[in-house]
Amino acid sequence: MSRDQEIKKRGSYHHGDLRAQLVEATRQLVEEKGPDHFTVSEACRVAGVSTAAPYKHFKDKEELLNAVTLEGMLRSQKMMTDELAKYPEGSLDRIVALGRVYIRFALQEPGVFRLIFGLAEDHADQTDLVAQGHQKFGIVQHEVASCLGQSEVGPEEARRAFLLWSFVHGLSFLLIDGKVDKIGYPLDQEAILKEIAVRVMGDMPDAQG
Amino acid sequence: MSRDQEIKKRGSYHHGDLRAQLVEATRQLVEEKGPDHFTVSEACRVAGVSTAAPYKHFKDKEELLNAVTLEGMLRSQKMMTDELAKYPEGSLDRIVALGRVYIRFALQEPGVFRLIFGLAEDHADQTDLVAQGHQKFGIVQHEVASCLGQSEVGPEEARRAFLLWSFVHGLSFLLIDGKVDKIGYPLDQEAILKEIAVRVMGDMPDAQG
DNA sequence: TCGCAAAGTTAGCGTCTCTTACATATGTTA
DNA sequence: TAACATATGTAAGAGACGCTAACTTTGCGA
Repeated sequence: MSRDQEIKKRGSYHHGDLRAQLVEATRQLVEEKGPDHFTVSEACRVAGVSTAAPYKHFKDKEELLNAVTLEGMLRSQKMMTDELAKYPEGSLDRIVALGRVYIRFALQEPGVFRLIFGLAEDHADQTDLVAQGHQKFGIVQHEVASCLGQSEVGPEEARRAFLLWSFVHGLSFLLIDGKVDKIGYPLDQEAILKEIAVRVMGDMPDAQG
Repeated sequence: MSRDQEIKKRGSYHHGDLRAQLVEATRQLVEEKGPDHFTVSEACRVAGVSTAAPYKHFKDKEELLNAVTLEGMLRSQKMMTDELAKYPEGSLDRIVALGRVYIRFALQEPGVFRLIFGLAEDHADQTDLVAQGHQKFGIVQHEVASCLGQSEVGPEEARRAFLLWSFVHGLSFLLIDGKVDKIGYPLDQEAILKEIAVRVMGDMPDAQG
């Protein structure tokens, strides 16, 4: 019994839920081979359908990838909110937790992570993706405001949230690119996250140098 | 007179310097259409040669792209060292300058910037690219050590350099992805860079929240 | 039960990467 | 200066891929 037959609903001409299975196959392949080496044909092979089948569900390759991207964003956001629930409102631990989850997702699903950010040029006109990204950043802003004892997000809170985001975003990329090895010294991820949070949320130190 | 003839050495069967012209054509196309929409065929059209010609100079598409990547790294590094020369040794301004140039390059050549980092999986076995990346980070480490009054780079200096790198790296990506607009407030790039430098190079503030 | 819409298939077009075989220019050497 | 080796181009084509058109099967509602 081949892999095709395992996945495809046995004996039926129609497929069950091809759309979902294609998205899942795509996600797997993106992780296995990287977002830029993914082919629709191969996803078809995995799902056990002809190469024309996807086009009943997706306009083109990009739309299929965008579906994977959106699912990834939702997974990532769920991870964030789940993790947040473990810590008391307004604590610095919540900020650290957000960063930890952001990085965990990048390491768990580097392919999808790259899909979400690395190809972001293509997302500009995808309103659903843009909205999702905006919403996620809203969570960070809210946490920063809470942590600073503010009920609303003002310019100062937005700026600090953005600093945190930049930090963790860059750290994620450097981690999945394996650049961290090049530092020459071991790196304690949890300590780094804590340090970032403290440095960004704390008062400005005096300039030196 | 067609574009092909302008570029190709007029009247000659051989091409002058096809290798360099292909790299330049590739760079242009990567900027125009993004690294993932670049095709070798189109670079051939731009250079005015047959689609088989590149394979006399490059093993495959990836090797051509790697040449563009390496050139980009060298340009970026030159920008950094040039900018560094403007500020006194050991000053915080040098740290800020490094970040400014890093971001400037990302904004000037977002396609190549993505090539350098976004596809870094493929660079793992390209020793020249890896060495270049390592060297660039060495510059940052050296500056951090100078700024902290150290003559050698120890774990503390390496860690702070890495923090700075993460920050600026993330900021660059968010900028070229247009995510900055989503903050909802205007962003003073120069002020942000300065703030990052001070927060990372200064003493740790007390934790709050 | 009939007919239609949904969701598959097969066949095939155009483009892309890369290979093979061949043609042409250039420099060196006798 | 003739001839050859080498470098560098072309032409033709195999094989994969993205996508479309036209056909077929299936489930469902009138």
